Amino acid sequence: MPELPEVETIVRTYRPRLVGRRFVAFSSRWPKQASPSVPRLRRAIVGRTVTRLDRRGKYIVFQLAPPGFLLVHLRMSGRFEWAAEHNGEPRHVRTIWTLDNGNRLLFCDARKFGRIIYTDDLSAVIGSFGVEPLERGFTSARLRELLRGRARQLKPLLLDQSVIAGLGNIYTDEALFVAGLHPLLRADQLKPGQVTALRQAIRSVLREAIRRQGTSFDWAYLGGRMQDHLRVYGRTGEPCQRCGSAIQSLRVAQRGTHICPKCQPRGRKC
DNA sequence: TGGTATGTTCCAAA
DNA sequence: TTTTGGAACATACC
Repeated sequence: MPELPEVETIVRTYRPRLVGRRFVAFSSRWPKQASPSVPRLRRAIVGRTVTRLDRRGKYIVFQLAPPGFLLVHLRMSGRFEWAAEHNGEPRHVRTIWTLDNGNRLLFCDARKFGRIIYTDDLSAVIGSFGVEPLERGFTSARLRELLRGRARQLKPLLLDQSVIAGLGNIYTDEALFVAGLHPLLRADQLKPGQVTALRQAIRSVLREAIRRQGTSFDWAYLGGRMQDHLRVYGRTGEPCQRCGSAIQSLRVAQRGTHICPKCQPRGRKC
């Protein structure tokens, strides 16, 4: 589920019900997800109060008082749920936080790839992250700097969290389509106008996805409506909304990739 | 049955 | 040093 728009949606949804609450218990059914160990994480957070809930890249960041940070990364299939007294338990519950008002926050994760981290030093975990694409600092000049001297293929560069924090496979494909750029272009060969178009495309695609509360993806994430508005991702063989050509799929950096072959030429131009 | 999957990380090789 | 490809993590779905 989780790219920047989905994580942002989750943070906005859960913030009012978590900020101001104190953790009174923590338990895990899949200890490998917790770092450091489950007992150390429990000692670190129980008795502490959530003062802020924020997003950095694809991480959900709980700021605690006394000072400390609880970070959750959903990876492929993680999601939050509230425990309900009736209705039985959701599937794939891996971790449970009990709050001082009696509510229980569940971390469900079918594939067990998600990560839960306690740290005193936030920068130790996310210090190497790149620019937040929706913040002021993400200017065309900044993007030009990030691409300069990089012989790398454009798509894997955009997926690299140390370059730009928060883009994943869906929105990278969408942004490249909107910008009219082929995913295999060499990053340092974009012309200034193309860099500007790419920066604009990334921001508009992410903003639209947040407005639609993210992309629902079968059993892993529900609630968003962006899946009905994707331009290329998952639309192999369907007509391009701009030119009518059939959307093609290819592999780039071991990731499924979707393009309009006419609107995203490999050569120059478009 | 086999191929695919919204993510990250480690390793080897070019 | 930079970049790329492959495997691993573990499970569900079609």
